[in-house]
Amino acid sequence: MKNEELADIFNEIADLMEIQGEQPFRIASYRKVARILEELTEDVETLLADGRLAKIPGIGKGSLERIEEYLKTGKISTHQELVKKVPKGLLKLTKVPGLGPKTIALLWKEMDITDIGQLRKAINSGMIEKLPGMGAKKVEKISKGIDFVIRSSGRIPLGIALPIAEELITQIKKIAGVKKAEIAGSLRRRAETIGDIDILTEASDGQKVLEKFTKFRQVREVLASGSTKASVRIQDNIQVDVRVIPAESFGAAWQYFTGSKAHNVRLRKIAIEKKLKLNEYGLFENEKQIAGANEEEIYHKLSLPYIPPELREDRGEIENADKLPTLIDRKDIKGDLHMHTTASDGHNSPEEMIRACIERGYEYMCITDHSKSSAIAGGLDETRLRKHIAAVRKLAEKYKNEIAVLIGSEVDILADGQLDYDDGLLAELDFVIASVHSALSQPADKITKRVLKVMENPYVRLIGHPTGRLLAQREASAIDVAKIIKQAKDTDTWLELNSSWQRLDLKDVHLRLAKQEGVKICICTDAHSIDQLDYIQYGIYTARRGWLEKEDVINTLSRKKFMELVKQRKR
DNA sequence: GCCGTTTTCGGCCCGACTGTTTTCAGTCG
Repeated sequence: MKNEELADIFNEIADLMEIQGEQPFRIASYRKVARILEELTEDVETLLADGRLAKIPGIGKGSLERIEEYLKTGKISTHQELVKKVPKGLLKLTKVPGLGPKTIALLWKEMDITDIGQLRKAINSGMIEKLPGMGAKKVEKISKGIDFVIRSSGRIPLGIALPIAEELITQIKKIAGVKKAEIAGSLRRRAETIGDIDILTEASDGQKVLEKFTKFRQVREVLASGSTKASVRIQDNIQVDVRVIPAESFGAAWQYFTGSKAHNVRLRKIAIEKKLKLNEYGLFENEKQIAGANEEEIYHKLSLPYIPPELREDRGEIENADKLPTLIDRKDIKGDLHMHTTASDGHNSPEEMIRACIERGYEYMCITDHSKSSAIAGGLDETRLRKHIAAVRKLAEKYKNEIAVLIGSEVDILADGQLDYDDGLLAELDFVIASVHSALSQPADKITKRVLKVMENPYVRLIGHPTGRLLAQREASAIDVAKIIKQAKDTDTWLELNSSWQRLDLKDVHLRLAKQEGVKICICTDAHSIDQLDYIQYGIYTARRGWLEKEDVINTLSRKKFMELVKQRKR
C-alpha cells in the first residue's frame, strides 16, 4: 500500500510550502489530504481505481491528480519542484520546537543556514542574534529545541504516558487549593501514541499550584511557568503542560484542550452557523457566555449529543452524531483468550493466571502458549503440548465453578503458510489462535495469502495481532488488512485486538472497518504475566476509538453463550 | 487547495503567550 508514502509526501509538500511562505489555506489543504491518506483503511490505489477516492471530502481535483501521478510515476512534480527550491535539511528544522517556518526561511535567506548543524554553529558564534526579531531569549529557546530534537525519540506510547499522567494527577490533587485535575489532549482521547501530557486544573490560587507543580520530583526542566500555565519536561523528554482554568470555563477548556484539532474546527464551524462563538472560555452568544462550565452543555447547545473523547477525531462523529455507537466498556469484557504461562515464555504458572483471571471477575479464559517454531519463546512441541493440555484440563476441573478454563495455543503461521501443528493436534485444543511471528517483511501479496490460507482451517478461531506492528519499534507488515477482514467474514474467523500497548493491533481504523463488515473482534491481552492482564484497558480504549460496541466483541458474551459458540465448528 | 442552492469567487477556526517591539509577528495548541 502506498498510503503512508503518499501521506508523507503530502506533509512534506506542506512543510516546504510553509517555508516558501505560501498561502496558509493551500498548505492546510495538503495537510488535510495527508491526514486522510494516513487514515485510509484500504489501498489508495483501489480507492482511486473505483472512484471512491474522489468522493472523500477534502480530496479535490488537484490532490487526485497528484495522487494519480505518484501511483503512475512514483513522483509528484509539485513536490519535486519544491525540493529543488528548498534545501532538504530545512525539513528537519521544522521539527525543532520554537522554530517555525518564518524563522526557518529567515535563517536560510539571511544566513544560508540549511541544517541543524549549521544552525548550532550560528548560535554558538552569536551571529543569529543580529537578525531582525531575534533576541537572546529566542535564541536560547531555539538552542534548547535543537537539544530536544536530537535527544527525542518521538511520540510516547499510551501505555507509558497514561500511568505517568495518572500519578501526576494524584500528586496535583494533593496540592492545597486544587479542586479538580483532569487529563486532556490526545492522552484523554486515548490515542495510541501521544506528543505530550496535558493536564487541566481548577484551583483557588493558580500561580501557587503551578509553582508547586514545577517543583515535583519528576520535573527535570521548567520550560515556562506563569499564572495560568506551566510547562515542564520530565523523564524521557516527556513534556507536561498544566493549565489552571476558572470553574465557569472548565468544560470549555477541557473540550478545547482535548481536541482533536480537526474535531474542534468542526465544532467552531457549527457555532458560527448558529451565530455563536466557541473558544476555550465558553460558548458565546454575542458577548454572553451560554455554556462553558461543563462539556455536555457545550455539545448540547451546538445541537450535538455528548461525544466521547475517543471519537473526537473528525472521523464522522459530527455527521453521525444522531447515531453514535454505545461504546464498549471494560466491564463488558467477560474473558481473556490470549495469554502465556511458564509453559512457554510467560512469567506465571497456569494456576496463577487462572486465579488472576478469577480475581478480575472473568467468566472464562484461555491459556495459549506458543507453538514449537517459536523456539526463542519456548514454544511447545507435540509431546510437551499434550502434557500441557492434560495439566490445564486438570486445573479447569478444579476451578470450573469459578471460571471456565480453556486450553488453546497461539500457533505460528509459518513462512510458507502452513500451521505449526497438524489438524489432529489442533482438534485436541479448545481454541486456536494463529499468528505471524516470522518473515514479517514478506511482500504484501505473500504475507496476505499466507494468512488468508490459515483462516480457511476449521480449527483456527482467531488471528492474533494481525499486522505484527510494535509501536515505535517495528512497522506493521505489508499485510492487506481489508482482504483479511473480508476473509474473516467469509470464514467466520475472529480478529484480535491485541491489547498490549506495544501492539494495539488491529488499530482503531481497522477495527472500524471490521465492524462495518460485520466481523467479530476479540479483545485479548497476550499477557505474559499476571500484571499484564490489566493491559485489557488499552484494548478497550482502542476499541472505543474504533467505534466498537459490546455486540462487536466476541468476549463480551456470557460464559454460557461463549462456550456454546466455541464448541461448535466454524461455519 | 477545497468547497458551494445564500457563493464557481471568496471565503476558509480561534486565542494565548512570548519576545520583540513601541503596535505586532511568530509559534503553539
